[in-house]
Amino acid sequence: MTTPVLDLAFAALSDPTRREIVQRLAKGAARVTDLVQPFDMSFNAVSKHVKVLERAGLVRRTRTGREHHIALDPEPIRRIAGWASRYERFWSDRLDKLEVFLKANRKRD
Amino acid sequence: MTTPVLDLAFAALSDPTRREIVQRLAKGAARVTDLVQPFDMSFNAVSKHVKVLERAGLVRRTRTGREHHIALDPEPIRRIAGWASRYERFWSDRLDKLEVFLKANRKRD
DNA sequence: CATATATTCAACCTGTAGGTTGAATATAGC
DNA sequence: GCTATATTCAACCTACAGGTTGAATATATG
Repeated sequence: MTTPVLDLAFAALSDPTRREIVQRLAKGAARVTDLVQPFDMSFNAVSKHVKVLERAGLVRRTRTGREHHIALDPEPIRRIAGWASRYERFWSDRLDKLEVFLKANRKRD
Repeated sequence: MTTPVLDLAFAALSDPTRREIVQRLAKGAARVTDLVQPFDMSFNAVSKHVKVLERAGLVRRTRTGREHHIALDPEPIRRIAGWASRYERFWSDRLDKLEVFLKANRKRD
């Protein structure tokens, strides 16, 4: 029941619509209404997506009157990058790839 | 219906069990049976998790007899890191954070 | 050959994800 | 004050996720 940061962040970003929203917000904050435009989907659907992003901490909301301004909070993305960087050592490191492969087959010798 | 690389990779990694499996595989390939050990869950459940990782391209399977050797393929993680790095500019860059915040409020002036 | 081991496949269950529609709520503007 | 705008809330639907159990399948081993 912990559903920690990475769980929520990864899950939120697994949806292409939400990644597109994040990308859009990188260019500056926007109202929910502004975010709807590029999508072939109801306002409510986008509103829900924003809520998911908010729950994951990827987005901050500030209310001014009836308008909600949605701003990117890149911290969870940073966490993801941190998590991923543990595997940098493996990326296209052909020696390491070979090693992993050999280790798999060595067991049978 | 495209369900491209990032969709599947992010979704696969949103589950803590699967991230743990990935971490385990970073130390070397393993059979499905070997992967079950740390988890309080049926063999079949773990087998399913492995299948999800495989479908996401995070894992490669080589059959030798009745044993399946599961090896990490870090390429999708690299893709995620690449995606995340677009936002490096924002990470704890307080000037940028301020800018985003101001842009949100400027609209109302 | 008979049995133990490694694995998937298939059916099932419960919960949640992503979408819809139809209110309800609150603020803005004439 | 009335109407338009920005937004959430609530109910609903369908599909899929993550787990279970019980076969089925294929390879090792005495």
